[in-house]
Amino acid sequence: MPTKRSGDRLQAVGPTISAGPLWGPSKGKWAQLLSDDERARLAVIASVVRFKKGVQIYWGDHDADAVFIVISGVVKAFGTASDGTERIVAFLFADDLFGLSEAGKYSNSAKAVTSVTAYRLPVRALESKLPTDAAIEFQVICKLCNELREAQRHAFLLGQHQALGKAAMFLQLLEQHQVARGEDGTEVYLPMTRSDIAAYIAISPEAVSRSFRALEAAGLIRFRDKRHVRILDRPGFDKLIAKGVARSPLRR
Amino acid sequence: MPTKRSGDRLQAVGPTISAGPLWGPSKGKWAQLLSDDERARLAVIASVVRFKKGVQIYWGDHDADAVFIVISGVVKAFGTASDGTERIVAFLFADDLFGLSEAGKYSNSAKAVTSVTAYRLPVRALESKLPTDAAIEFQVICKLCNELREAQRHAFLLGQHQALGKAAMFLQLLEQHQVARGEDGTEVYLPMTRSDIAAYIAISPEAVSRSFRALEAAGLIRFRDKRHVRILDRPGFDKLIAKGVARSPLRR
DNA sequence: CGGACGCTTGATGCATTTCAATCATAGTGG
DNA sequence: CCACTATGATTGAAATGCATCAAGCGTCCG
Repeated sequence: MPTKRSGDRLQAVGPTISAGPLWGPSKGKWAQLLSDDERARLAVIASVVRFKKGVQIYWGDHDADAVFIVISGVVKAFGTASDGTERIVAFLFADDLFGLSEAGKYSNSAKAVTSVTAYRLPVRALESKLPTDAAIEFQVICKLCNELREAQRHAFLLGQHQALGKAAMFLQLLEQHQVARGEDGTEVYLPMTRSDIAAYIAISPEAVSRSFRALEAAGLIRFRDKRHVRILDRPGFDKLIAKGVARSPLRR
Repeated sequence: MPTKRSGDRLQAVGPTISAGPLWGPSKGKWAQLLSDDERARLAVIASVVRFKKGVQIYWGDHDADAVFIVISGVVKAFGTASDGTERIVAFLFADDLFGLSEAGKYSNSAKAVTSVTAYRLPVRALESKLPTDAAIEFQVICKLCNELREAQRHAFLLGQHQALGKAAMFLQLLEQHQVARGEDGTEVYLPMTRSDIAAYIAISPEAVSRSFRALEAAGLIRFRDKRHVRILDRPGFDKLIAKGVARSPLRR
């Protein structure tokens, strides 16, 4: 099944993953890691799947029979607390890898935040192909390092105690993510709901609302609509994050 | 320089890394991933380094010229908040990999929590050797997946709002870590200070003290000394974590 | 047009941070 | 070997920011 992305990437057939360089100097943007040839080799075992918004893609602790690579849309990986609450451990965007398993079982659950298109790579095929392809393996290592750093940044955000600081850092995170992929840097796009944001930064949805409003009232940001923010006062914004990172809400 | 671990592993020369299986069934314990042959190949470019307790191993944003593999001791990877506070994103134990870089710079800082022995692998050597060795690469992928899951578990812990629940989950995490490596399962060992624990689970050191004390008062755990805990009431302990995972401290 | 869902806003209680002081521990030098 | 000191650990008391509950509002989709 010949799969093509719409628009600017018609010639790119087969999975793509992207990440910042591990060792070389950064050119600001992330690079596409796989060559046409490597993509083609992966395309042999990949199929394209679609998920409607809100649909669950896999369940934690269930048999992990495939790994996924996002083509378009946004996915959330989450664990479920005992009271049924979702706790989001990662958002996955285009060219991101997800569906990690442990001992053959998915280690978390995943849902489509928006409509999602993705490549599906059966584990059985990977098991045999991957260990023989050093070139692709190396790119996977780069990608995993990237996701590991992302997870650590998330943990760092969660260390923050002020709701305001968490919200601001979240916007910063999303913005960096978007400029790294060469998207429009003037405005930050929020594909997920306030509740998803809350579940990611570990505060209540109400606190998310209030924090965004407070940032807007302070003249630091400006919402064009519920899903698009612009950072108006960059120095003030950065300073707030710096100050907010302290554990103490107010130093007397 | 022929390096040998003391005691039970005299024959193991060269770096070792370990992780749970990705796809196969788990045997409970983690397996050592590298074969003798692969270890030997890595040993060619590796050197052994020692760090005294408390010494900083590398600084975030500085040139990343080497990756490390812990032989013995405990390392903490941390980011520094603007007020100088350390926020710990990971503890690294024997056979763990650390020193990840982004664009040639370390993405966090690292200090020795205890006295540490480690292999040092220069990036320059890895750059050329790694992409040509599919077997080792595959094991590195396994290890990275493992550390990624660990980071996600950490994020999940940080989502918890009750200090008591965080403390309990932290003990659980350490315990799982220790049984996975085949160490004594009857007692949990805490190699790090209370302040380090606080910086990892993002509460104040005082709250760590109070939480441990509360768990002890409830008869769930028992400290032999400041560094050794035994979990007395397993069902009660697990139930507390399950209940504590709810956002609300008490459901009315 | 209706209904569900997401978002916002307002008030109250409470857990945790913070500050401060004491206690324990380990490491050091006399 | 023991006093001494720096550091970590503990305990107590007060202040504050967030979770929670509740209700109103906007919006998207059926």
